[in-house]
This record gives sequence, structure tokens and C-alpha cells, in this order.
Amino acid sequence: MAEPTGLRERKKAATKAALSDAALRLAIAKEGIESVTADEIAAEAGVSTRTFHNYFPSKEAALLYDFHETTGRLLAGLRERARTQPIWDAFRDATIDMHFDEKFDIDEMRCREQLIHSSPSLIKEQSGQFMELFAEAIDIVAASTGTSKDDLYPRLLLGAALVTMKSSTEHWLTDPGDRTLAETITEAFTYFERGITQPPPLPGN
Amino acid sequence: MAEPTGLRERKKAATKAALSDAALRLAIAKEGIESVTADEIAAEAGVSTRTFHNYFPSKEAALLYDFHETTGRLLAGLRERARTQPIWDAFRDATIDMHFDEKFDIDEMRCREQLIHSSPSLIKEQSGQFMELFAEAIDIVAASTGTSKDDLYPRLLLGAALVTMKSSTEHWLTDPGDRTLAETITEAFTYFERGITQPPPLPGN
DNA sequence: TTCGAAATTGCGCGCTCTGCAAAATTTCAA
DNA sequence: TTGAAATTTTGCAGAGCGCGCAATTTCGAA
Repeated sequence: MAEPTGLRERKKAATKAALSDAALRLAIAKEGIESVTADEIAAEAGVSTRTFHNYFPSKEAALLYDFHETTGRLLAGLRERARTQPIWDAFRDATIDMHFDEKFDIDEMRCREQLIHSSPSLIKEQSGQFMELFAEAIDIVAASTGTSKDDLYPRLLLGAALVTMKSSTEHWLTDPGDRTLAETITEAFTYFERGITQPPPLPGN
Repeated sequence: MAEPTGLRERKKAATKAALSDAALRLAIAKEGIESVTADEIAAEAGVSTRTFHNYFPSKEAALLYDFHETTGRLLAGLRERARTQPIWDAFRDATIDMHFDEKFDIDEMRCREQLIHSSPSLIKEQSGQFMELFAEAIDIVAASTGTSKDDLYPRLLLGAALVTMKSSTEHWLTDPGDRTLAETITEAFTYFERGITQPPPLPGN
């Protein structure tokens, strides 16, 4: 289930990746996903339009395929870590362990970030995926903190964790300074341990 | 600019409200916005389909019209309070001053909440509006904390504030307990002052 | 080599959303 | 009161989306 079993599975994965790549490439070329059609993406990847929609419900979903996969792996990592760590530490370490900076090309990530933040439909899609992550993780957080998923505390903690993930990655992407991604993530998670109303120790950041 | 000026303005506002109401009514009746068409909403409000799209870009936007208006007023309140209060207090007090519980019908809010959380398209629309709010508020937060909008700190603080607004309202809506909305909001904001990793003082909530 | 499962494809359909221009309505001044 | 002028409403057309369905092709396993 973890390893690529049959040849069929591998071809499907390749097609999906090809479609996602095509979507990103075309969106960059045309400076915005809105001026790219599903037809073009399918053609670029060498499949029919109908096949495109077999793999992705929308072009936005295609462009954010990597992101969606990543949240899936994060969730798995979180679930594992939550068994032995406090939930906040589990979030921080699971986030760091994703190793965005090694797994993906930095410039490509910046391009994607750029595209997302200048397209309402992509912002909505990404936010929607975050909310999906929220819904899937709330049980873990509730269990880990001995609260109910309807309580206030686990919602706030989970929301803070997701905000931290998103903000620290985006901040590092736009201006890494002299920090590694892991350091930036760690710093961001630390803010909430002290209390977010405490002003930052250093000017800036 | 604040008061209803001309008759024309009032009619437009009335039409917009009628369309939004129609959207909510139909979505409740049909148990989901996906099974409601723009045609139906327009017909219910007594205008043409084309006119509906003059007022709203989508049925989701129509359903969330109140929400969008509210975030606008929140932003205005925040801008004002940020001149004299610490930004965190400004957020808390501006949120409380919205008085959702008095301005809107509780049961209607619950219905809307129910609809949103069982519809991917509405989740995306609402999340998108939150991101819009984020983009509009980040300058205020940066200025108020003496940081740059590209820094990590203002993003985390703003993200935490938005999460707090959303979570506390939703929590209170699903289970008010014996608290008022204002009390719940206050409690939620307090969590982040102590540090979110501190477990809640009482079991539950 | 052949069979059966799985993937691809074409077609059709209802719906969304926008631009454009005509028609209806409202406003305001003469 | 009446006649432009401005504004809003509307219909129409068109590009595009997303999905169900059924036919066809492809591929892996026996």
C-alpha cells in the first residue's frame, strides 16, 4: 500500500503528476490560472479533457495537488507523533519533518505562492483544503488534550497550529533571511507558547 | 455615506437583501446550496437571472452576504480601535462590539452555519472571505505592532485573531452553555495571552 | 494468447458567469 | 409637467465547467 505496486498504479500516478505539472506550467506562462482552460491542461499533458476531470475536479485542484498530498502526509505524521508527544510539539515537529525546502524546488514554490495569492479561486481552493485538514485533525487534537471536539480549546489550538504552518512557510519563502525553514517554523511555534500578545523579542520578524 | 441617501440606493440595498434572503431560504428548504440554482434564487426574489449576477458573482456569495458585510464593519471598528488600544484588545473588543447575538437571529445563524459546514463550495467561499479580511487587516496589525507586513509576527497575531473570532462564534453557536457570546469571545482571546500550549483551566471548553 | 478488469474517451446536459446592447425606470432640471 | 440624462434591468449569446453514461481501448494476470 505504501510502495508502488502494479504498473497500472504507477501510470496513474504519472498521469496525475503530469496534469498537475501542466497546470502549473501553463498558469505561470499565462500569468494566472484564470486564463488557462481545462482543455489546455489536458492537451499539454496528452490526455483528453474528460480524463483530466477524472483525476481532478477543477484546475485549481490540479495546481494544488502537491499541497494536498503534503497535508495528507502531515496528518499521518501528526497522528503518529501525537501518541508520544504533546500535541503542540507534535505539530511543530511534523511540520518540520515535511522538509518542504528539500522536497520541492524553492523557485517553483515561490511561483506557486505568487499564483495563489493573486487568484481568488486559488485562494479559496487552498483555504478549503486547510479547512478539510482542520476537520480531519480536530479529533486528534481533542483526544490529545483530553477535550471534546466541540470544545473551544482544541479548535483554538488547531487553528493556531495551522496558521503557524502556513504563515511560517510563506514568510520564509518570501524572505528567508539567514534562517533555515526549520528554524523559522520553530520560531513561529514558539510565539504561541509565550503568548501571542507578547511583542516579538527582536525588531522585525 | 452612512445613512441611506437616495431612493435608488435604498432600492438597490433592498434588492440585494432580498436576493440574499432568497438564497438562504431556498438553501434551507432544499438542504444544501448545491441543489439551488441561480435561476431559482432570482425568481424567488422577483428579478431576472442576469440581475442576480449583477449583484452577486455566485450563489455562495449571496448566501454569505451578511457575513461579508459584517467583516467590513469589523474592519472599520478595528481600524478605529487600533488607534488607541493594543491590537489584540482592539480585535477582541471590535469582535464583541459586532453583537452577532443581538443583530442576527440565532436560529437563522445556526441554519447558515449548518449549511456552510456541509457544503465544500460554501466553506471555500467563507474561507476566501477570511483571507480577504486578512489581506485588508495585515497593514493595521503591522502598523500597530511596529513591524512590517512581511514579518512573521503580525501574520501570526492576525491569524490567531481571525481563528479566535471564527472559533469562538462557532463554538458558542453550537453550545452556548451558560455563557453569553461576549463572555465566550473574551475567554477565547484570553487563551492566546497565556500561551495556547497551556491546557485549559477547566475540563471542557 | 486470451480474458476480464480498469482506464480513456466522446457525447450530452445543465449550470455558471460575463459582455454587450436594447429596453425600462428613475432622477433632475427647465 | 415634461423631456433628456443617467442608471438599472433584462435578454441574448457565448465560453467554460463539471459530471453521468456508455463505448472503446489498454493492460495485467492466468
